Amino acid sequence: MPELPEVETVCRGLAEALQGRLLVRAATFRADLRRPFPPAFAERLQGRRIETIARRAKYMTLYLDDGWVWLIHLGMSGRMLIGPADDAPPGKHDHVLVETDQGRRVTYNDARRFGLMDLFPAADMSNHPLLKGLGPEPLDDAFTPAVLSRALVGKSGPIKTVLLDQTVVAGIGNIYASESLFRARILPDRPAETITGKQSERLVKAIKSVLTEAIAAGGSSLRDHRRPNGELGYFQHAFAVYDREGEPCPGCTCAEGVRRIVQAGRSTFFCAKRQK
DNA sequence: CGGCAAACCTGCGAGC
DNA sequence: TGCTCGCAGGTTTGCC
Repeated sequence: MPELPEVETVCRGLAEALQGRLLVRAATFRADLRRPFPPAFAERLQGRRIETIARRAKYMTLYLDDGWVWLIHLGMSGRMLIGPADDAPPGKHDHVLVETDQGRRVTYNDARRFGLMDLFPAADMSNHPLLKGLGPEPLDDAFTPAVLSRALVGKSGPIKTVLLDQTVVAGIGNIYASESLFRARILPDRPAETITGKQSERLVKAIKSVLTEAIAAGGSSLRDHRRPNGELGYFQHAFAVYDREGEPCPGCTCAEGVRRIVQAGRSTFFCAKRQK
């Protein structure tokens, strides 16, 4: 499901229900997601207080009062849903739940089970195998045109595919890669190493503005994304090209409209006239 | 090392 | 109605 804006939205929703709260109950309903839960996972969550909640790339990091971190990745279809801690049985694809000292329940539901969870000491964060290779946060001031240009040197693959590489910049997925390139007027199949300094500047600006606007809209709700309170995001209404094959592209008079191609097995949407 | 297809898993909509 | 096919917001693995 979720790219950076959706994960950020989920984080903010979770903070409301979980930050500062004691977990009076924790349970799992199967042994694994994309990979097995760490040993004694639920037992180690139960009785802990959640101090703060943060995001790194598409990962959520929940800091516990014993110095450990609960790491969550939503995969393609993961959702976190907040409800009352009643006696309702777990629904289909509900895999994890926690209940707080305020009588609220947070349920992790994930039909495709591409998500994952882990538990590790906060001190080990910078060495965590899933986190240590990640590139810069796109919304950080440290993500600059110079940093992007440097990362593209020697990369002959298409710029769209390179934007999905989490070691280049962390958090962009299939939707926002197409949207950012449209906004920066760069063709998705341009070899990354041919992107000029000027284009790199436009691209960084486009990435930051698209992600910022998407966060403000609560992310994009296509199939699976829900905010933890059940509300939908609405940035999907603002897509210029994503999933709009054949439709006229905004601010453009080309006859063809939005085109779709497949790159590295994933759909890319763009305008052949506006993007160069 | 780079690049790409396949794999992981389920659901849904389109087309017949 | 019901079946099959293709596609889905991510990441890892294995093969050239």
